[in-house]
Amino acid sequence: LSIEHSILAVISFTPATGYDIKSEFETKALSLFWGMSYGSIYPKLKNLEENGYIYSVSKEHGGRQKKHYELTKKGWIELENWLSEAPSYPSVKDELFMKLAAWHSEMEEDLLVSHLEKRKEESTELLQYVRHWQQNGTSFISSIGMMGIRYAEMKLETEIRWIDESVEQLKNGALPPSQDPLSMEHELLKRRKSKLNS
Amino acid sequence: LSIEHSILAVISFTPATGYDIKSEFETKALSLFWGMSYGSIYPKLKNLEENGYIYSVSKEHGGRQKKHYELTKKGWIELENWLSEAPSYPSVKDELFMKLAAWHSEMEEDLLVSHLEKRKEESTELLQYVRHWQQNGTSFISSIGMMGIRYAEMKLETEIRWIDESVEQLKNGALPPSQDPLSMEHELLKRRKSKLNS
DNA sequence: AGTGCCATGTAAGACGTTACATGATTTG
DNA sequence: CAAATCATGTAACGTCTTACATGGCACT
Repeated sequence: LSIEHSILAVISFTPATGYDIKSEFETKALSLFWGMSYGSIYPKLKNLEENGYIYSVSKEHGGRQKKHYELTKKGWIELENWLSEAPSYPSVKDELFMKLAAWHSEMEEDLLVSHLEKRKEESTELLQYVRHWQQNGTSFISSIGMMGIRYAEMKLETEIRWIDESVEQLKNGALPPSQDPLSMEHELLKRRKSKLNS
Repeated sequence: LSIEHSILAVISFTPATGYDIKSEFETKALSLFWGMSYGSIYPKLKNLEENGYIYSVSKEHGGRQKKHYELTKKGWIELENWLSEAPSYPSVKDELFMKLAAWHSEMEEDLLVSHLEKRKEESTELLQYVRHWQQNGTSFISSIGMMGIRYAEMKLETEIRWIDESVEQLKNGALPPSQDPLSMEHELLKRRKSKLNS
């Protein structure tokens, strides 16, 4: 039910159309913590309206129709109940770390370095964006929201620091020690070799 | 296709049953970066076998059947191709930050503090777990894998630090300044009030 | 003898994305 | 007047989770 609540949250800032909501999750602050596509948004809006959480005000803007949605009393109450509930712990799904875990010594280390450097570039860009728009003077960010931005900033800084450390270790061959009491890496390489040579 | 690749990765460590794979994603290192349920695993295993990436060796263990899966040559090649590709940027979905973004001044700040403190507890527990099992002497973690663990550790430490800072700010009423050039929070509270009083 | 873990699998359904279809308005 | 953007929506598809169904083994 969380997607619905995120929609209610966006509408609470100001009445919005489906298009507005999408762009909020695409280019604005919220893109850092959530994503959403039209295929989700429009059906959910319909549904939320049918259940009385929101209502639509069609505005004729030129000859074209626009549906601005706004929260009903029921919608406000639902939103605030949701805000009051303890948030569930986020599940992270990051391919980079799956790949790190599965890496083995017959793989080219340079390749891994390039993965890390690409990630660094992406995170650096995001970090600049976060910093910029934290003080662009136009976006609405509440005091509490600013705390969230600050967290995004710290997280990105940490990631970049970690990448720098890791790349250096890789380049110097100064990797951290492995933990491998059963010599699994050795076995892995043996199994691999026997399959690849067949 | 990423889930399939994660399964191949787990099997690469050592031949495993569906049950083993599940537990790897539930209680082991990988739980930090990925999740998976039986409803995904068994059908995927069947599929991967049909497509020649893995094969099964049924072992009679007592009277009970067990299917250990192992990578084929095709499977090893597919796994290593996947490792060679640049990982996609992770999409984070964190309810806590959606809630932070949607918080407003008529909501109880104490409630928010309790959300933050709960998050801190959960992350502290995870951190202890990560540290413990980084040196438990039994789990297999390669040198490169250790780098991933180190990242998880740093991320959790950062989060905890951020929570401490934020809770202090909330308790001292020393919140960061908001950015609200259009007085949206004022409008929001007005719209809210008019709905709640109706 | 009972609890809990090991072990395999299926079915129904929620959930979400991609791609498609359509058309008006604004901007260069 | 072309291209980009604003704007709404659907259909098909893939993905994943929950709940169910089943049963052996190990330990206490």
